[in-house]
Amino acid sequence: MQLPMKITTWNINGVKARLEAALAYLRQESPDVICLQEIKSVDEGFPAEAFQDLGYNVATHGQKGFNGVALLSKLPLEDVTRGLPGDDGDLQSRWIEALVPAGDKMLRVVSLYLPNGNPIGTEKFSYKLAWMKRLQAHAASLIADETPLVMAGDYNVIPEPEDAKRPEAWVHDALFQPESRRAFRALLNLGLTDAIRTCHPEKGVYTFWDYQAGAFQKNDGIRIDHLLLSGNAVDMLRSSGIDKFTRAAEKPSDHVPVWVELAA
DNA sequence: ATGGTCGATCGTCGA
Repeated sequence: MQLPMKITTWNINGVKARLEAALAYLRQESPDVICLQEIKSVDEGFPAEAFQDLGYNVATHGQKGFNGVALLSKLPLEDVTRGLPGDDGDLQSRWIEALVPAGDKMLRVVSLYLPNGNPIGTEKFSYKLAWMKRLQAHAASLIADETPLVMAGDYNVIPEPEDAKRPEAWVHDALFQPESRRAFRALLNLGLTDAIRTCHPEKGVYTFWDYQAGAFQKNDGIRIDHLLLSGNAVDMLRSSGIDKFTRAAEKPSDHVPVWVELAA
């Protein structure tokens, strides 16, 4: 494996609206792998060439208008799988996984976009919980496979009160419901580690700030973008971080990039 | 504060 290897996740909220911002970020930070969410594009509309020109292999799982995930990697992307197993009738594009050969090691990387689930009490919330149940089952099988796993993305879950500037404002939101938080803890209980929590246990660490009401200026944020690592991937964890500076740029996404550095 | 902001798409939904 390259020393170190950087894996980043970023909900870019529209690849067409964010193309220049994404290219600028990749030129500056040069992650080895980047997991994108909310590309809001069909596969044919994804500007793959612009990313290939920066040296990235591209794999997408898009849909028209909403959702959509992608993996970009300077190393090859092998055995690409699209769609979260467990419901053949689920047509929403929220999951892509691949194997990345990194030197003498193999790594499994996932880009996931967990359903938002609002408003609670509707089929959207039950879809979120059902999706998380499927996620738990599939994560267990990936862990059992013993290939080091980095499961990254927009989880749309605020795990704990300290993951919000104003937790009281989220009490009636799907992102902070007890059922959502319990399902997230069930993932950790499989043996997955929240890399940002581990490396940055302090308060005030957020990855999303709403566009409305000057949330970023007030640091009124939440931490909902996570990198969950299997035990054998945690053994390689060197550092992690949140690139908050992108939120202050022109035409920002409401989410910022979150990353881990791994080394053999 | 009874709005407020974005993106995809072109009236309105999703976040």
